[in-house]
Amino acid sequence: MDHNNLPLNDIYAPENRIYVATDCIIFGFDKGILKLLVFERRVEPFKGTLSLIGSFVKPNEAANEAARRVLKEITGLENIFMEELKTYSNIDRDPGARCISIAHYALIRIDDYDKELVAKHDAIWCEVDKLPKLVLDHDLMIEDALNRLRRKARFYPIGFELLPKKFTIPQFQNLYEAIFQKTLDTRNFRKKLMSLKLLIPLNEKDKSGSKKGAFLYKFDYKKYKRLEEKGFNFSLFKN
Amino acid sequence: MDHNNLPLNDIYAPENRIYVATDCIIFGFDKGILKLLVFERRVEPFKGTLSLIGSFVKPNEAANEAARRVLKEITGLENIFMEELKTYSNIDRDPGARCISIAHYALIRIDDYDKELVAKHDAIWCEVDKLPKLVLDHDLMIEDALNRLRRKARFYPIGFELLPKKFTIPQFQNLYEAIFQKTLDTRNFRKKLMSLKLLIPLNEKDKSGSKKGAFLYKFDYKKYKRLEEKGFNFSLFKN
DNA sequence: ACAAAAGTGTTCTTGGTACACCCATGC
DNA sequence: GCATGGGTGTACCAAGAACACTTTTGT
Repeated sequence: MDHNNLPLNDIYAPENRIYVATDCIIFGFDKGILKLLVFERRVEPFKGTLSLIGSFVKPNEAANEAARRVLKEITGLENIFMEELKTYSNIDRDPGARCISIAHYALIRIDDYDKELVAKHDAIWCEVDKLPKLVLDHDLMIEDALNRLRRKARFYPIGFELLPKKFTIPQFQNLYEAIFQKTLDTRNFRKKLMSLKLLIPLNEKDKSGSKKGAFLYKFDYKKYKRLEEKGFNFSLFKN
Repeated sequence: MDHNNLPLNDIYAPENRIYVATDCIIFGFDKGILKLLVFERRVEPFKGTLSLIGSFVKPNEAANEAARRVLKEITGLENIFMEELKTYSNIDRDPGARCISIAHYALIRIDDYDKELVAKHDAIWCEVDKLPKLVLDHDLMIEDALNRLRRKARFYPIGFELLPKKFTIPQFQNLYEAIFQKTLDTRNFRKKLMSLKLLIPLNEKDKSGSKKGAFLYKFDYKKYKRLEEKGFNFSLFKN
C-alpha cells in the first residue's frame, strides 16, 4: 500500500475499517445435473429466502481460511478444491452495513459430504438452472462462478473434483455436457480424453448406469502434476 | 452471507471490521521491455523501499473504484484496462495492522500518462525482470499479476492496451515476445494475427524502428466486441 | 554498397470434426 | 428377444509449425 505517503497514525484510523465476509459457491454433480449448495435463512434479515453460505472473515484467519472453515462447518469436508472467485464490494450491496465479500467457489463430490450436517444448517442442493432469486448480489456471484467453472474446466482437469474417485467415461462426459450445456460426440470425447493418458483404468465396472456396465477409472493426479509443471495443456475441445 | 444464522446485532460487531486496501500492479511497455510502475516510499514505515501503489478502500467507494482512483492520482489516466487480480489476506501480511488488500492490475500506454504526476509521487518505471525485493507481499502480487497477464493476453486481445493506439506488427510481436519470454516466428505470427481480421491498416509508416519503416495499424475494438459476444477465440499461438 | 529491419509462401504434420454400427447385459 | 446405454474406427479438413529469401531505405 502507499496510503499516499502519509505517516502511520493518519492511515490506520479505525473508521477506515470495513466488514469483510466470504461467500461460498459450492458446486456438486448428481445424476447428470449440476447443483449448488444453498441455504435457507431461518432468521431475519431475509428470513425464508435463499442465500449462499458465508461468514465474516475473523481477525485470526485469512479469507480462504474463512471459506474453508465455512465449507467444513456445512459439509464436514476438508481438502476440497476451492478457489477465490472475486471480491464484491459495491457500497450498497449489503443494506445492513458496509460489507465486502470475497467469494470462493468449491467443487465437491456430492456423495462424500455429511448429510446430517447439511440438513442441520438448512442447506439444500438446488439445480443450477432452476435457482430462484437469491439474496443480495448472490445471483451475480453464481453467474460469475459458473463462467469461471466453465473457463477453468476447459483448460484444467477440475471436472474430476465433482465426480466420485472412481468414475466412468460416460459419467465424465455427462458432467462436461452439464457444465457446458451442449452435447459432445462420444467417440471424439473419448479419443481426446484417452489421448491425454491421465486416466488409470480399473478392472471394475459400474453397472448403475446401464446393463452392460461401464469401466471405472481413476484420475492420475500425480502424473498430471508432473505434466502441469512442464506446461501441459489439458483441454478437451476447442469450440 | 450466512453468519451462521445469527440475528443481526450479533453479527455486525465493530471488532469484526478489518482494514481493506487495494494495490495496483501497473504494467507498461517501453522500447521492447515490459515495465512496472512502482513507488519509492518517502516516509516510514518502509522508508526508502519500493512498493506497489495503493490505498485504503474508502467507505464510499468499491474496491475497483479505489483502484481507479489511485491509478488516476498517479498517472492522470482514466478508462484504463484494469481488472481485479486477487485478494491478499494473510493475517500477518501487514505488520502495522490486520489489513487485507484487493490487488488490481492495469495496462497502460506508457507514453500516454502524465509524467509530472508520476514524478511528484516518487513513482518510477522498473523493468519487470530487474525488480528488487518489494515491501510486504508485493513480490507475490507481481508474480501473480504476471501469470495472469500471460494467461489473459493469450486468449484476449489485451496486449493492445499496452501499445500506442497506432502500432506496427513488429511492435506487437515484440510485446508478445516480452510477455511470454520467447521468440516467435515472424511469418506465422503475422499470418495468424492477420487472419483474425481485427487490425485496421493505416496508410502511414513508423520509421522509428527501421530505415524501411513499418506500416501502422489500429485495433478494431468495435469489431472485436461484436465477435466476442458470439464467443470468439482470440489466441495467437498454442504452446 | 551495406547494414538493418520489414515483409512474404509453401510444405508438412497434427489435431479436430463428422459420422454409424456392433456389443453386452438385464429384463 | 429387445431395449438400453457402452464402446469402437476412418476419412476429411483446418490450423499450427518449420523454414529462407527479397525489399526498402538511411548512412
